[in-house]
Amino acid sequence: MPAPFPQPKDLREAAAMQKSLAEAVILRGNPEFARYVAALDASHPTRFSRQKGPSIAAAVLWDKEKGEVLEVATAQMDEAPLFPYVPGFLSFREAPLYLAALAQLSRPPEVLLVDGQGIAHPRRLGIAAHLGVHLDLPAIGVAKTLLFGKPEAELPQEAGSAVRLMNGNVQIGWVYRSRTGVRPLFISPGHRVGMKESLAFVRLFAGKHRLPEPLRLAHQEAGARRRLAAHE
DNA sequence: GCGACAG
DNA sequence: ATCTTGTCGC
Repeated sequence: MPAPFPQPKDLREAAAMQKSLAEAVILRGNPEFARYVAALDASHPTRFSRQKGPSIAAAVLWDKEKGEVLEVATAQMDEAPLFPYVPGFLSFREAPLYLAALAQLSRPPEVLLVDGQGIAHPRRLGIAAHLGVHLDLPAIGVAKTLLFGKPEAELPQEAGSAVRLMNGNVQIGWVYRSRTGVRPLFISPGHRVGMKESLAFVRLFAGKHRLPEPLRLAHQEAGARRRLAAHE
């Protein structure tokens, strides 16, 4: 059976766990030739809506050679017992859902694309880094907004452009314009992937939409499944 | 004390 | 994260 995902009793312990696990992160490696990619995203009910249903995670298994979806798995949990959403501690809330979704896949992925930060995090352990270390898998964080760090320069408008995301004089990720005229994505290595390689990998998915296609599908699937579950 | 704050 | 249709623009 899969290894349990340790839960902290409070934020102090959570931060200590993050600092410890961050030391295990490996910032080198290139998943360029990996074939099986799993994209992870989650959808939650909120107090601002009447949707009192469960939280849902979706794992999209993507065949990078064929450029198509192989499989879509989902997992659900009641939102109430989940760790609360606190910026900087997202993994304690969503990783258990992701692990449950990944367990549904008929084959293990070779690399993870996670909706959230890799090491671009106050304690260098965003959800992609946390999951990568936990599963000992290459992982890359793809976030839609900034959590931590400062862009080194203004990001050009052209599709494909990128500038370094810095913590002082240390690079922690990239600000990346996947398409012209869209808001940037914040890319950072999670585990067993180099800094340059993390950006190169995400660039392989450049296309019609702001998000890499596997992540876009995971986002759609999680949202659709949650609204269905809430409807019954 | 003041802002910032993944999903 | 969620609530949400049409509408403007490439």
